[in-house]
Amino acid sequence: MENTAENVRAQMRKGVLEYCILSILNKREAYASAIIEELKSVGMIVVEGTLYPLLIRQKNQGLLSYRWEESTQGPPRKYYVLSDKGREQLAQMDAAWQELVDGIQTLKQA
Amino acid sequence: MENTAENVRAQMRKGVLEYCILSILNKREAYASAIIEELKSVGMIVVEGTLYPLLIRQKNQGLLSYRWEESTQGPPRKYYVLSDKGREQLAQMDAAWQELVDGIQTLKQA
DNA sequence: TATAATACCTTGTATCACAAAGTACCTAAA
DNA sequence: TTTAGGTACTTTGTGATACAAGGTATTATA
Repeated sequence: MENTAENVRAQMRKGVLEYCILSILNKREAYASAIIEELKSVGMIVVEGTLYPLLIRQKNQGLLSYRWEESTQGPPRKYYVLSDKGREQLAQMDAAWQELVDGIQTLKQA
Repeated sequence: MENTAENVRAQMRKGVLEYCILSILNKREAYASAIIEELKSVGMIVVEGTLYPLLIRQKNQGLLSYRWEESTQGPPRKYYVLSDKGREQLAQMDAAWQELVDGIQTLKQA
């Protein structure tokens, strides 16, 4: 599982979702349902069965950690937090995303 | 195999490549190797084994047609041409792409 | 003590893209 | 004329992403 700039760009084609998760958690810690709500609010439909495995994957890669927190309205929540490694990954993905956007814009001109 | 605006956006998450192919063929007809070269020129590495099945898929969906053309430098080439249906699909994908770009920008603010 | 709501998790499936290998055509050199 | 090399198109097997659907567990309320 490499992590070159080229690999990041390859990952970008699939897995825009992974980029979105890191971007959300870069602003504030959050639990799964809140993440889904925020994604929906910008037009990205995501379901639980997609998000949970993704969060677990990112946690196993050391990009995230989590802590349990009691809720006043139901069962405890798993709040995810971006790690230093996650912030590095996010920086790489920011660059890759910008390159993709620029690349497509270039394609459409000419 | 539906084709709602929502479905287009879902497709966008994977399959940015499909969007790129239609965008290239919207400018001019082209054969596979030329398409690969143009994609490489904007930083998107694509290999034959990815592109050929994709072109066949799009042709089977009626988005493209092709014609054979003799080459002075080797075997004949399959030149792909965007169909009316392909142009419609491209217009939908243009909108979906813009929404995705806007959505991510919104995510990163706030 | 049921019931509903919230939250987390798992399994099976379809699709995308890649790696690797194969087929076919054309040209030029031996 | 046969061989080698380049160009172009195709197929097969694999890994990863996301979805659909269903399941488990906790909490509050009727």
